[in-house]
Amino acid sequence: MPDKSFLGEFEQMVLLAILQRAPDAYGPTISAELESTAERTVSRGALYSSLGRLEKKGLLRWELEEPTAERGGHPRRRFEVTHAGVEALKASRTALVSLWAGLDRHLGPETG
Amino acid sequence: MPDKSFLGEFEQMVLLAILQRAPDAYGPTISAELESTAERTVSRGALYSSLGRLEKKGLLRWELEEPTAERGGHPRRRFEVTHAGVEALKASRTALVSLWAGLDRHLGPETG
DNA sequence: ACTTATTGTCTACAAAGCAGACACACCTCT
DNA sequence: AGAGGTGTGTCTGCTTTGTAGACAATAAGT
Repeated sequence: MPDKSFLGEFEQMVLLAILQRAPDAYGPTISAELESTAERTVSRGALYSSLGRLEKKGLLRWELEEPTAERGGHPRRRFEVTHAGVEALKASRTALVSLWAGLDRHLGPETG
Repeated sequence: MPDKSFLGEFEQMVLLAILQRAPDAYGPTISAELESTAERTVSRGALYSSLGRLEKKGLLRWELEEPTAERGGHPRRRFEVTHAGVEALKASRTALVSLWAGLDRHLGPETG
């Protein structure tokens, strides 16, 4: 097996946040998920550029919602992780879990 | 808590590989660990530049070994993760574990 | 001596991460 | 109906990470 390019650290979290919020994954909710769950500040620039790259790689897709016009009035983009995205996520997790194995002495139990 | 800068994806794996191989963590063994456990190809350039950055951030330290002169004849650098490095690793793991929570339906059980 | 093996350094570039300014449509207020 | 406010998303430009591959130095084997 040659090597499939790995997900960046932030890319991985973005994909995970989409899965967590599905089917309500829009820019702002993804951002909120990251800030609450991962305790990480996210600027719009950082988020959307990552989202763009992920789409280009086929790991996510999105569709424009009806112009519900209820919040800003703007149609929102609903994001969704593709099958390839889920596979990439699995590969990353597998690698990390293997590397963590046996290190509880240093890292403590899972809940950190 | 403001936000501490996160570890890059590769940086995290390098640190973990050092912990796994300790106290025999030298360039080549770290590389081997990454290739076998994470199934990831590593070039020397990639590895050493990451190692250098990690040192600059205080997440690892190293010492030159006695010129044992047995393998290339060159003294080797033995790497060690610092306390700050371990803390960074814990923070990354905690964030990821929280984000994975409840997604078994998509990602399958831990062993991938 | 010349070749090969082992470890590490250097240079130069590509990809990912990031902040903040900008745009725009709708809403509310007056 | 014009002014200001709010909730999306876009764009530009820069910094940090990730990557490959050529190069250097030293010792061993021939």
